[in-house]
Amino acid sequence: MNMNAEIPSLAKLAIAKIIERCEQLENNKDIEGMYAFMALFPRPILCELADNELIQKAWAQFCFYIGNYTEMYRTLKNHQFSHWNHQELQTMWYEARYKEAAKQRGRNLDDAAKCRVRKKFPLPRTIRKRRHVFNKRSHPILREHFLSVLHNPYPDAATKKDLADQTGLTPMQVSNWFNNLRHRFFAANRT
DNA sequence: TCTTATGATTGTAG
DNA sequence: CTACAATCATAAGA
Repeated sequence: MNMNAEIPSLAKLAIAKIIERCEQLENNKDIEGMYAFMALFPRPILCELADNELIQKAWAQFCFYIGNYTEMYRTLKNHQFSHWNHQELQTMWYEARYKEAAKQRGRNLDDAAKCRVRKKFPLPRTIRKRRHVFNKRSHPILREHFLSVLHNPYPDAATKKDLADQTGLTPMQVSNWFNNLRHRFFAANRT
């Protein structure tokens, strides 16, 4: 069976290995190890091939560490990062900008100067929160359920799971949706 | 470009 | 953990 499966190319194998290694280092919080590992790559070519957030993040951290800010900015701009990485990457983005500005003017920046730097170099969209739109068919399903149980619009865990399956959303997204709608619906009905 | 609608997050309380 | 209010950020609409 699986006659169509390609024999993994050397590159794919290599990338898989790299991702695996990065995961280990990340899990162990072995930052030094991560830098050492990243230093094995003279260029970010493998990172381009590996559409993997962990790799991109590790690469950006390494670039920050060695002071290759241009490459770091490029990496941050060219990959969409998940929200749980945003804080860390935003800090890194600004820190790099501060360092560059400080070097250019030959002394440390005060708060006002830092503020100017932040204004001048706004965070790229890739490391900021993004609102994503539900599939069109999700809304009618959720609304119908909400209206049908208006007397008790608090779905239990099983119902949430059921709705999540029907809509293709996560249970958390279903919860959020109900939270938001209850809030907005009942707020609108007060006065 | 400005406004609105809406998904997600944060902080609080239970 | 959950529900909730308040708020943020932004996709879509005007």
